[in-house]
Amino acid sequence: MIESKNTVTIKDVARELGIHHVTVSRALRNTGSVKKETRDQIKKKANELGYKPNRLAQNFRNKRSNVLAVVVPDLRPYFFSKFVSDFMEIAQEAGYSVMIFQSSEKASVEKEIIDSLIGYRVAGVIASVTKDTVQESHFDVLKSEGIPYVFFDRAPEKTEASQVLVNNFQGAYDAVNAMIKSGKKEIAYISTHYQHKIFRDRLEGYKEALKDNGLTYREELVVKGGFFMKDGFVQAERLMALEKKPDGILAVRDEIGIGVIKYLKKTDVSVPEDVAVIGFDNDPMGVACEPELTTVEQSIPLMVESSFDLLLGQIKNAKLNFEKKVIEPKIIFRGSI
Amino acid sequence: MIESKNTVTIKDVARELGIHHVTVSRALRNTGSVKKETRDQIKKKANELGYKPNRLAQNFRNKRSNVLAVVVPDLRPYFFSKFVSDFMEIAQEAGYSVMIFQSSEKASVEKEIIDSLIGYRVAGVIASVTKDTVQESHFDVLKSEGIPYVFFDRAPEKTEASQVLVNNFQGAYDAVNAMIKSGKKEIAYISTHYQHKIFRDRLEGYKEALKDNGLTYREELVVKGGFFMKDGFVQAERLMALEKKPDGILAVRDEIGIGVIKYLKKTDVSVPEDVAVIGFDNDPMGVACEPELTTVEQSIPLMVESSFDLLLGQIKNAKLNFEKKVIEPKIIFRGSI
DNA sequence: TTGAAAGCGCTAACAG
DNA sequence: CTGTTAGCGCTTTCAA
Repeated sequence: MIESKNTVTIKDVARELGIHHVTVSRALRNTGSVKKETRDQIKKKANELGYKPNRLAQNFRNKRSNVLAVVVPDLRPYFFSKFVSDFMEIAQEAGYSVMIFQSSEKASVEKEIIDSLIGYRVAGVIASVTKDTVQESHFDVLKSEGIPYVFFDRAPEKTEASQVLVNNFQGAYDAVNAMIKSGKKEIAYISTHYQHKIFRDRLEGYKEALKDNGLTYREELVVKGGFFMKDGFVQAERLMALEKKPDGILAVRDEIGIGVIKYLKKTDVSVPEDVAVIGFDNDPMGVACEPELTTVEQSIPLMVESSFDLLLGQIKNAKLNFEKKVIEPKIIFRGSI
Repeated sequence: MIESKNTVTIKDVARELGIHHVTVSRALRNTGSVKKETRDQIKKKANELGYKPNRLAQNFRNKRSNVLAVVVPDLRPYFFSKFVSDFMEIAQEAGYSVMIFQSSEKASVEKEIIDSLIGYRVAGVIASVTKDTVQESHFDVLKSEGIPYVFFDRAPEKTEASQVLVNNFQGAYDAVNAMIKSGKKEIAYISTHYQHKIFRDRLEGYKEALKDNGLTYREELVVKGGFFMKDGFVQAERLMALEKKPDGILAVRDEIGIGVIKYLKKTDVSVPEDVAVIGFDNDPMGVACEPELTTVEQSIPLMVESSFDLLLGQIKNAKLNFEKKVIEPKIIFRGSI
């Protein structure tokens, strides 16, 4: 094991100045009362010696670290990498460090992560759960340790924790509605095989929009499977093989939507004239394809801000109260409808 | 501040069993000698009481945490989010936690991050530096604290630290060569405005390939600016306004390359017949566009593995020795050439 | 305003 | 194999 070398502690600073280390501690943290003169002197000397507070000792002593943990199913999809990136930025500004964990969509891994968080006495947790996290039970340990947590985007079905969600029902409803208004009558829906509520909500929105427009729901137009572009490709193939083909397709992810467009173009179906396509997420990838993909956007900056505020409120107020914030999605019209 | 509630410590476990807490410590860590019977008893009881080791105390006592820090300029580009995601996975498996930091391409932020890392006594650091980090000096504090670090993809120009780099010269060389072999004669090069060596190396590779094929280097074919799709779009516009237009374009990032393709298609220039395009990074976005973008891939799994191995070697061996690993890139041929 | 004392939870070193 | 002692660097509490 490597040993630290030049480690300067408050005692070193104190010794140099011929004062007590407690005074140094006070001065450096701007707490208690220290004569201005002494304080300045201490800060100068600390700087001079290259003193860096030992966070390990501080956190240990304070029984709590200044680390915020972010738990996501997967860091690679645009939605999560953008969320984490933005979240980190404001957390860093507020003086927190951020630890990131990936559950890889496995509830068991998620549980392990949460358990390990206890050990780190993190200040708070922001989580988006795995596709099949229904129970909140493995988050209970956090509650019993008094560690606040907030869910974003994907929350357990039954939870009393604070959460920042998107109105997925509305997003799908609006998207389908937009296609119908532009003259489409046979709208299909492509989902992932994931069971999470956000996808079920979108399905409900889809159904409701059909109903409100006097269109009948046809089961064969609802397909699911996969998460990526290639999956959109195969699902589109399936849909276009139907006797009564769709003239509009709503995909629960932009990547899937892009796969759909790729299939349609390959088979000389024109988008959006013959078939309109809408996705979810406002992934920049959507503007790479041709035509550019119309998408349901869930404002990430807004989600980041809301979840950070909720979390910080709980950390500061020391109460783990329930608060639910719903973000309204917005359709970004591009070329595919 | 919220206070922890049910915190179970080794002393609690010891008290319950009527033994000394040091024995509990030994048993739980499988060190020293403890009678098997006692050990089993301890583990059972610890589990029963829901004991979770206080990492804060452990790390403090050990003067070192089991946290690996990853510092990247920006988490959003595919290259970095994929690297971090993969890195995290193998680090977690090896029992390390990962803290991620973004320098936002600012050397000053990078310096702050490094300084704060000292406080956390992280076990090691993996970094890809900002576009204008030339000096390694702000990493010196790590060295003096005995914290090993490894650079990946982007390293300071002069460094004695271990690093995992891509042979960018070769990547550009091969890409240009491929275009020439397919009959192109006026190859342009679009770079970012970033000054980092990796981009200069690519430029050198570009020039060398021209030379080796007996083509003359024309300064007007080398343009730079921006980092994103829209930048590729405007640079392409600039290039196609030249008297003597290019018939092949190498972009230093896939996103830029996609912007180029979008411009060309918009102006009815066919790709790859009239103009071939190649990018860098193997960003999945490249398959969203039409035609799909040919790209220079730098194997991320290989880079992750190499840098993790280098870092772990240093952590384990307690020597901060210099080692440089170069990853050879590979061209992935798709439709744009 | 400053100092002295005590202890957070854990582990290394030594003793038994 | 198990217990005792001591201390990591810091901060809170109490006393001067």
